[in-house]
Amino acid sequence: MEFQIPRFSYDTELQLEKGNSEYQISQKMLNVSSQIKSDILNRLGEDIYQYKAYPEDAHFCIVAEALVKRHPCLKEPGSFNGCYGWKQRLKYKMGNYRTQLKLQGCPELSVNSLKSKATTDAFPAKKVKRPKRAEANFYPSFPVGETLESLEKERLKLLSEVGIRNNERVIADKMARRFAIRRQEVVNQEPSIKVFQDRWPALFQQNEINAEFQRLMTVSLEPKFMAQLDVYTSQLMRVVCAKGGATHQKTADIMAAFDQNENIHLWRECVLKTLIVYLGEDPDDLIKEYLVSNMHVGTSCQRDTETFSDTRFLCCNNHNS
DNA sequence: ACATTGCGAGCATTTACCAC
DNA sequence: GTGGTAAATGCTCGCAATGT
Repeated sequence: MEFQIPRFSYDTELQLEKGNSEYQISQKMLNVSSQIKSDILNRLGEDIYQYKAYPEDAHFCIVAEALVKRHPCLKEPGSFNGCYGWKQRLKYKMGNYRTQLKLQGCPELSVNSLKSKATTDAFPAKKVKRPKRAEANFYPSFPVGETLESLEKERLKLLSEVGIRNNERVIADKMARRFAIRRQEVVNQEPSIKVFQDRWPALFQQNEINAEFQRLMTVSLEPKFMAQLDVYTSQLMRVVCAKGGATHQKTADIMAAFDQNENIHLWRECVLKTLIVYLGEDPDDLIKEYLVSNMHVGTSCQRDTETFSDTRFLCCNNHNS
């Protein structure tokens, strides 16, 4: 992975260009004025923030390495990799930049200020709220013109929309508009699924689970999951089959039931079930299986035209996460 | 405006211990 | 010896305050 170094201000670029050509001739490092340093750190800090508010050490390394690669005159001959100093500066810069943004009311940062934390959690490194892996829209701001009160009012209205027939479109629109308040609720209060289900029943419909995942991760949940499952099927089966004892017998039974079938849905179900058995869990706890006679019409992977089962993932109601 | 420090949380790794 | 778990340890992290 390589970080794209942005263009700096005109005068910085001029000096860097000059420094680079001198470096090529004499390997001489550019004497970096505080103005240039400031410009470089500012631009890089902003660009890093586009990816992450809380980058890891390795991320700073990647950026620092890209910087000295792009501008060799910034190389630090004293350090083991030529850019350790830049990595440290970027770390400081990012910390100070977060403070700055927080003071300007950036929600995803002010949520971690000591004042915003509960008194029992008022320590800098305690319960820092930051995106989990691949969460792109972890703590969005409210839509322009909306407040906590207005969105809460809308949430209550949404409750009455859920029971109405053929109302998916309306619900989808409203759920999308209330994404920010829902996220803040999840992050701030960490509610149990039961509580959250009571407050946001529409979210637990299949299409809304997919939509929410798309909003949060910018990835299509089901297609992506199924595609990856297909990619790893043979490897997974090898691992599962290698296990002995009672698990072997159970997984062999599941395999036998589907062995003759070419329906891709059944295959996927089979793989997931054997995997769950392999991990020592009960497949019935996660997967509900049912026969449907008229589903997936027109999907490319349908092979069996009579009856086929589909595997649906259901959120367990009584688990906290 | 950048750099440093202090503090305690929390994660990962190592070590110690126990039951089988 | 193996597998599992608990305790100990070392290290990194982030905010806030402070230094330069």
